[in-house]
Amino acid sequence: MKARGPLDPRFVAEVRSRLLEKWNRGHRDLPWRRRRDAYAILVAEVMLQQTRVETVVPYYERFLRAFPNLRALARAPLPRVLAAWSGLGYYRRARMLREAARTILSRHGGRFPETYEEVRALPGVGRYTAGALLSIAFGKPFPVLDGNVARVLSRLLALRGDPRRNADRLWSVAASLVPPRAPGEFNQALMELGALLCAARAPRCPACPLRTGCAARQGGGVVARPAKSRERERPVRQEGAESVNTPPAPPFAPSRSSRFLASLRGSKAANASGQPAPRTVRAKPRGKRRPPAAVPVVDVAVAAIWRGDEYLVARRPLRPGTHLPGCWEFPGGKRRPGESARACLKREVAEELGVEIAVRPEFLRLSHRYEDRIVRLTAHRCRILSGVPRATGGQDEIRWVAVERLGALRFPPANRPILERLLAFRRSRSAGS
DNA sequence: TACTCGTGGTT
DNA sequence: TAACCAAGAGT
Repeated sequence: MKARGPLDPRFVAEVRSRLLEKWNRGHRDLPWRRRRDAYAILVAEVMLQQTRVETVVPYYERFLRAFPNLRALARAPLPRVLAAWSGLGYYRRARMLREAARTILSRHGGRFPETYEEVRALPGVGRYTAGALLSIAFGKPFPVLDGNVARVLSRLLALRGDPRRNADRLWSVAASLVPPRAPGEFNQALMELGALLCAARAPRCPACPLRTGCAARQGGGVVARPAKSRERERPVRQEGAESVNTPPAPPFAPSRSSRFLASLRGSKAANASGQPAPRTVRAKPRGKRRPPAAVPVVDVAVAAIWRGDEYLVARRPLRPGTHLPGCWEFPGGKRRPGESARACLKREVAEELGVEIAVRPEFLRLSHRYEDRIVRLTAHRCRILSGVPRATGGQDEIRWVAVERLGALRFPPANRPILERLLAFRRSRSAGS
């Protein structure tokens, strides 16, 4: 192993103060940031593992309402915990979180452990979560290294290679950076920087408090970092191959102050050519063409929104003159030109039912020939993310209906295969368990 | 070490 | 559209 020298203390001090200053000027108001008790932080950190902040928020609030404290969670039957977790993914996390709560009750008498070894020993608590917990809930200077921090530090120090191989180095850098005071704020500031400014694809370098000390920015390899685990085989252009790595943000005049942090870090920061990189012009991959049809073809997206064993269906108005009056159907509608099925469903369901949904992968695609047109439909399973469905789009009525009773309702012919598929889901599920 | 676990969003 | 990515952990 190479003995890399420790970071310059002045560099460390500068990074700390700039990050904390930024944090104190303002940060996102997230529900778990409103409390400091270890239980709430633990729940948040586990939910946040490999899961976006925006996804976690509604689950977090519901979960804490259902299980407001350690005891409530430890005592809760596992199926209830899993139900509250349903839709978040990585369900092992839910089991381990409950197990951790039980461990704290049995092994620590209900008092949250405060040493690294004890916290780390809890089920589902790895190096990251232990560091987050100890720094945020208990104000202890342990580092965190998540995807955000790895990216920020890789860029800040212009590390080469796969961040996974650099993990040791990154952990040690993170450890040198955490300040003894306000380590929790510092760690969150570092992650928030990675989430909001030092983003993977479109970094907002001009707004970054560390920009003048960022080696990648001075070397021009910001978006190229961190390197991917496996370099893609890409046709390499003869000239200007490097230009691919140029940040998409407009080039900035090299600032006078950029020498400040760079000198502390000891970067040699070779001066990049002052020329803006030539833009790569890509041929548009468009050009799909549909064969001329005797009758119009209509693209339709259908949402099978489920809750337990029930699906949400709506009834078309009885008013004569409407197409298929009084027929039941799944929510959805016509796709607009160029609109993805996913976007279409989110839009249609918001309009028709006033709720926000998550669209899961397509489970059925078919076309149905009516007399006057051909309907091509794609069906997705969907879940409600927020809101309570109401008939806001002119339907006669909406209803949650158990799968096996769907058959009793009158559906348009094109929807029949959907019913069959949903019934098949149900059968395979009950047979599987 | 490298794989698996879920789901939603992004490009 | 397909691949990649997201406040990782366990095996």
